Amino acid sequence: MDAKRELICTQLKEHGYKITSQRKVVLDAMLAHQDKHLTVEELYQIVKTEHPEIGLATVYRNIQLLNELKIVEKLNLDDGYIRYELANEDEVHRHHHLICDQCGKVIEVTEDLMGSIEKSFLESYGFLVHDHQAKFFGICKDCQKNNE
Amino acid sequence: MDAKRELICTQLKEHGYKITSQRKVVLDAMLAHQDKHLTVEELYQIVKTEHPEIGLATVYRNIQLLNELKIVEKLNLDDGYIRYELANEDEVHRHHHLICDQCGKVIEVTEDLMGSIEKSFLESYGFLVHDHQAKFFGICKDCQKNNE
DNA sequence: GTAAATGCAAATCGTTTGCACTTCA
DNA sequence: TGAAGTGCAAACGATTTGCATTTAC
Repeated sequence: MDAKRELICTQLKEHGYKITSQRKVVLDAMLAHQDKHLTVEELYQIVKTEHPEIGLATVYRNIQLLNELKIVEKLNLDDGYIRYELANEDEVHRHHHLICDQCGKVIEVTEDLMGSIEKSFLESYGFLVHDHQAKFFGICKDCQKNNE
Repeated sequence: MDAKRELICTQLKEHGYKITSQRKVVLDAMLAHQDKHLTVEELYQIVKTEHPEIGLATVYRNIQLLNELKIVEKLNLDDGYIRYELANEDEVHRHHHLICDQCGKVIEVTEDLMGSIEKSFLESYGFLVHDHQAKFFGICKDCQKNNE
């Protein structure tokens, strides 16, 4: 986790960006909530506890910067908010999300199961896939149980 | 196409909605642009040629109604607009989109290739998938050619 | 006749931007 | 020191809403 932090700071410096205290706090909040899909407002609330004078615009600017450098990824759950989550450098492609229609829970799927599909797109359409984003809607295990 | 129109009107009536001229014009515009992914603003421009006094709010209200009845589907290309396209009643699941990073072209993929993936989610996570949405980013055939 | 739908304008709300001030390098 | 970054408030822009009027059934 700390190594990751250092790595990202190096990455920022290499691109000519300064390491400000605000930038560090935003990054730390993302590192501390790896499993979450934070809206900017949520991120702002978290960050404010550590750095109360930070402005919302700064949070926006920094999360967008981290997104441009592919350190975080955008996620759209169609609820009117853009969400962000820490990118996993082990993954070439971003992972999938299983979204429960009943309780709204979001389950991460880290395996990339799209390989054969993407290969077929190259064959059928000549389209070379670089990345994908997939959401699966349905009912999670717990809700199935609760429904009997 | 006309049969489809009648079918949808019946569907609306069954749910207790009135068939207003504005509603018909919005529906007709969607039927006439089955292959497109229209923003509400685009839809408004189309609809105004036929029905100049229509209000933007009415277009919003009607496209949302059609979406609730699963007659049209939302599509998010992450460009700040919500887009809509006519649902295909033959498909259980919505189709996929191949989005070219270079020219922005959007290719429809109507085959559902996710069956085995969704089955594996049930096995691994106990998650029962009802629907999915997938976007694949990459380079289309034409752009590959142009790049040599 | 009456509940639903419309049109318009105002409100909402997530996000962006301009600018004077501050800070990292 | 000076360019990059910040904070604030104002601006923006897509979408929603309140309300008086109109319309489908």
